[in-house]
Amino acid sequence: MSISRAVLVAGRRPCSLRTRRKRVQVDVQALESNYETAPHGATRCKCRQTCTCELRKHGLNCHRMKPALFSVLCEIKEKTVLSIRGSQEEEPPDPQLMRLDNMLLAEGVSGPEKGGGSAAAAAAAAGASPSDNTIEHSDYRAKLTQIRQIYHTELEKYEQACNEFTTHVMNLLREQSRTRPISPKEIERMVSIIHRKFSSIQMQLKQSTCEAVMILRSRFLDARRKRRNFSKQATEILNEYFYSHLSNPYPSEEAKEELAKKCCITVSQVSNWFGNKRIRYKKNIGKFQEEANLYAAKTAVSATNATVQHSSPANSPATPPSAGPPGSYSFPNTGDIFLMNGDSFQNSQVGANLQSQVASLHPVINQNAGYSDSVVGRRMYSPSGAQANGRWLDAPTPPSITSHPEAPGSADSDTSN
DNA sequence: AGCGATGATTCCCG
DNA sequence: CGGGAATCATCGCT
Repeated sequence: MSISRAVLVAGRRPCSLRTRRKRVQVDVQALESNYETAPHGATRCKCRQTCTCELRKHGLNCHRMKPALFSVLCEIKEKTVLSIRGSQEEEPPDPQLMRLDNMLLAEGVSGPEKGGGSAAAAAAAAGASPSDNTIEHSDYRAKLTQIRQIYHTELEKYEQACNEFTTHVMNLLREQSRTRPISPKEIERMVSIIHRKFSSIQMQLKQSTCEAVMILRSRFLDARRKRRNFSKQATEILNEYFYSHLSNPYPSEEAKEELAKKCCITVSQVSNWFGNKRIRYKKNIGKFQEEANLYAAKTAVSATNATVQHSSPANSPATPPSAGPPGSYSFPNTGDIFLMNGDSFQNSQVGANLQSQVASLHPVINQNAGYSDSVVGRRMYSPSGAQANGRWLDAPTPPSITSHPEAPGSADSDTSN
């Protein structure tokens, strides 16, 4: 991390225009009072303190409001004050009201019944698979319908009250006109005052409806709240890719898609995983040593196996990477071949002589490491290609490594650079 | 309950 | 726009 960044973390500077624009894209509001500013500047739910806040009581979990929402809310509040102040003079189309109307329309609260379209859109936004939360979606729809009903009932009430009050005032003025002259302009002014008052009430109704929808969404669609660890097999696949590309653990879009497909997760989850993995590996290489050794051995064994198969004329020609045995797995863009999961690995014929294979690989792996154990703890496998990259893992790279070119038959099968 | 691991989110930078 | 870093919330084990 650069010095400037360190300084920025300590005292964050105002966000960039791009960030602000990004924030404003999220055209929703949330309950301001439920949030506070976290030490790092992000907005977070106050109920994290106890998790027994009002929301919990209503069956809602601790929801996090995105800073974007906070920013929008502030913006709206500011404009509301301005518009109320300015409303005495003229009546421009209120952007705040338009915004609320748009959101209510988009959410299917106002306007024609959408029949769950909103829920589907919300599901798409959350990137959720349709199968795993159908029940929750019906629940979501039911609650949205409830909000919709309340909104319409209240809106009707306000309109009725507005009309009644206007009629009442008109009658009063008419009565007064017997005793004093009342100009049509004065009547008009009174009516417009009443309408303004009621429209501000309406605005409040719309605002609270938006808030309710917002909370509902966070309740059902907050992915973080419903975090699940990836399956063992998925982690295995990701780790195999990571350690076999340790010199440059930056999968291409195609590789990410391939991994996502194999792991039954989304591409962004793959990106998250690699982002987290790179940072955590870099932070504590020693801790990941054992894991690295394991996957290095696996990769090397599979590579050896592939080589053996290639050298055998009976097997090699009719076995393209994508149509290989269930245990093998390849990426067309990298040419790497490695095992899919531990089970098939251990149960395969290769697994039978694993011990001896791994033992025989140790010198290769050590050679691949390029530098002694004393550099970073007791390492058996290390990022040989990291230095070639110049960015990845540049900090722990010892200067001596430059004199050790990558060994042939390296466990690191990365061929991308 | 405590705690480490882990997936997700947010910020900023290049 | 992708990545690094910090942080958060939840999981899963003890």
